[in-house]
Amino acid sequence: MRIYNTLTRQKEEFTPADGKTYRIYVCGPTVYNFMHIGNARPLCVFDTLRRYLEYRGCKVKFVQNFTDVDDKIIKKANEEGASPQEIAGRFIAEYWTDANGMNIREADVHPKATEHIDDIIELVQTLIERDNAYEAEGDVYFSTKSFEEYGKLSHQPLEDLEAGARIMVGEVKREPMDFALWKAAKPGEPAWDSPWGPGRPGWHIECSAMARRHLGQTIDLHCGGQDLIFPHHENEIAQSECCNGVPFARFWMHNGHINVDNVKMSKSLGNFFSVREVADKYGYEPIRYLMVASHYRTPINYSVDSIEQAKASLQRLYTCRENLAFALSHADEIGGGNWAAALAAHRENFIAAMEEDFNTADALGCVFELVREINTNLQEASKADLAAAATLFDELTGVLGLVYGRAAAAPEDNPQVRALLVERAQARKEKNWARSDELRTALKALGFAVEDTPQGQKLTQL
RNA sequence: GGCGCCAUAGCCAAGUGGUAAGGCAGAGGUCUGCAAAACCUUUACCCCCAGUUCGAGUCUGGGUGGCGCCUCCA
Repeated sequence: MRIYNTLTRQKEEFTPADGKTYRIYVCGPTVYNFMHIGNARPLCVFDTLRRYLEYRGCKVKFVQNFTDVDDKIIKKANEEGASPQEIAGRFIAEYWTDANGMNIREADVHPKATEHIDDIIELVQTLIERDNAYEAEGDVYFSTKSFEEYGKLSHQPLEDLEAGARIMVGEVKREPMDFALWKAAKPGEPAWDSPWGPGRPGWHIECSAMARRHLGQTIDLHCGGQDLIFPHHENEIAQSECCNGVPFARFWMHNGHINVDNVKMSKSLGNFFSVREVADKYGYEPIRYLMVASHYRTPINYSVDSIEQAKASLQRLYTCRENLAFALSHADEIGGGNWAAALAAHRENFIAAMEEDFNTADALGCVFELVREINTNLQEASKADLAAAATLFDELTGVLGLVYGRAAAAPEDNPQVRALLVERAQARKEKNWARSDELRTALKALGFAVEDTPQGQKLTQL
């Protein structure tokens, strides 16, 4: 497939360096609070990328970290009178609730910063030995001037970046753009022993250390939100390449932001919606739908309207799948398979869309074209054709990670429901419409919608 | 100031120079005892002005409006 590489600003053919396994690192959350739907975008986008690569038969090693030591975690811990570890542990658990809700698969590895302190110290030490970093009063800073290529990801020369930079009061770094690799511990902060005294890692160095530990010195793809391009990813490149002497990541993908009223959603602006609050109201799946329904690099303007539309659109997919299952259970064995070619065309369209810079929006359109194809031919199709259609439907929606939110209930197992259905069938046979409608109301009270089809009554959980 | 991005129907959203995908909402119709679902029909001077081209939503230049990064941020 071709993807837009932030490093080269071009679409390039995306292949793994070793020809076998795609080694992918995604910047994960700093666990100090519930995630908002802006945080959810890279989760959904890159989970879908991984699903697609695997769908195409590729091997993927997928790593996503947790930043579990950080200023914000410490601050939150102090506010709540808890330890930073307690805060991190709590919000990692909350992360999983939301991630599972959005059908995000577990990565192959979820490394935590606090479990890689030795790796981090080793990396910092190497950088000092190579004159890429220096110690100052217990802090260690990376010297941006020591890396000629600094700025190559954000395509900004160092001088231009420096123009806007400023040194905060109390900082002891030499140049404005130098950044902390190691921070000396202040009283009451979590700290680890190091050659420079007790302290904790800077944010950027964690990812360099964890990526190297789990994926090697050169990874195939590094991804995250566009706001990480500078300084986070730029700094990762500087650290890793100075330390390892080889390119850090071959490809960089960055997802666009979620906006509210056209302005970037962020915790500092306070204009955010948490995944939890949206899910409580609309369910998790519409959130994922929203992420997949736009191209990953374009901004999404979040609104109540957009999430409601997502939910309504999803309903069309559910209905199609349920009608397919119903038709399948009532179809007879006879009939030949002459639907295969038409179905295969939908699969090809879907793949073509995904191959071109991971166009999930276009691919979703292909799924809806398949839906129409299915709906149109549902009544006449043979059992074999219906089965093939169901397989394709599950295949394509599965790649997008959609149509998971509705549990396959077995209402016929409920004796009360079954009795009502039997009675209603009899009433309908006698054309006793009043009784039929009464029973439909009774079923509705139990949480089921009943529809009448040429094949008989069709039950749907509400 | 530096580096970028965006502008397509009432709403959301694709679109690799060659008759404008798809979804939501709306209107009309078919089917149905009713309902639901489905299907059919219907809805776009592609922000403006020039230019290149046989042909431009798509390329170039200039506007207008909106946004992002350069400070923690997905």
